[in-house]
Amino acid sequence: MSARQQLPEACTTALGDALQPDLFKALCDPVRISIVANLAARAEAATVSEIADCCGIDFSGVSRHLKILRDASVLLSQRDGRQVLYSLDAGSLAATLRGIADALEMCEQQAAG
Amino acid sequence: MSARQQLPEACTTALGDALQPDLFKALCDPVRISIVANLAARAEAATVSEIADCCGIDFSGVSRHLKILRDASVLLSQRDGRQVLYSLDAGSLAATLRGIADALEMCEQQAAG
DNA sequence: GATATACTTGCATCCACATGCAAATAAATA
DNA sequence: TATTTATTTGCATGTGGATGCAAGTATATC
Repeated sequence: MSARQQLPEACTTALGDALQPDLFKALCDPVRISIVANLAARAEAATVSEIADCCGIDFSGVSRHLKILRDASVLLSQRDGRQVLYSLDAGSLAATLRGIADALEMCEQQAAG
Repeated sequence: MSARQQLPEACTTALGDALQPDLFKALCDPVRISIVANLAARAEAATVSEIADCCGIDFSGVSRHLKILRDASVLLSQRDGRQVLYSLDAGSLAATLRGIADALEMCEQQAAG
């Protein structure tokens, strides 16, 4: 079996690793999108209550959204006394998205070549 | 009002434009993820029936998934006689993802600076 | 220790969506 | 035109997820 024949499979597995469903699930809700955009515009981390002010839903729901985003490695959290500070890991998310873009184009080239 | 003060708003709007909910909604389903990965591994477009063979669900459901992905500009479709050929617009999707990554890092820099 | 503040979690409800089956549409062929 | 093939769409069902309220947990202050 030549390396050439293995390329398609290597491609799909690379894409399969890159296309993590949890990431897209985390980003497919409009409230979570607005949370990400809001945190991206801040220089510092924000508390749950601060973030909830911009969402229009109960803060308990915001807390759940923040957990989903944190579990998907989109946000970082850190307890500070009574409050919990959430911040956007912009660099990590950007790198993940670029990794998907790279995998897509790698597949395209391998499939065509 | 200085340009410096407008930066945060410009940032959020740039991100708001980049973070299209429809794109993430389209990619948050595991069947649609597998469709994208499958099409990425092919050199040519595929019919609905061909794609359905890899999904494990009824072809009518696959047809709906393909429509969702096409509406989100992830796939291109073209009728060829009785069949409809779907193909992945890998370059476009990669560019969109890189655009989000760029907007994220631009926001981060503006918020910090 | 008691109280207040900040957040998380349990519970019930509601809505969006994925799915399968069947019918409808589009297009080629007999 | 009738029939077959390929895809789409209508309909009903089931499931997952978002939401609000209330209760529970964690931390600080009195």
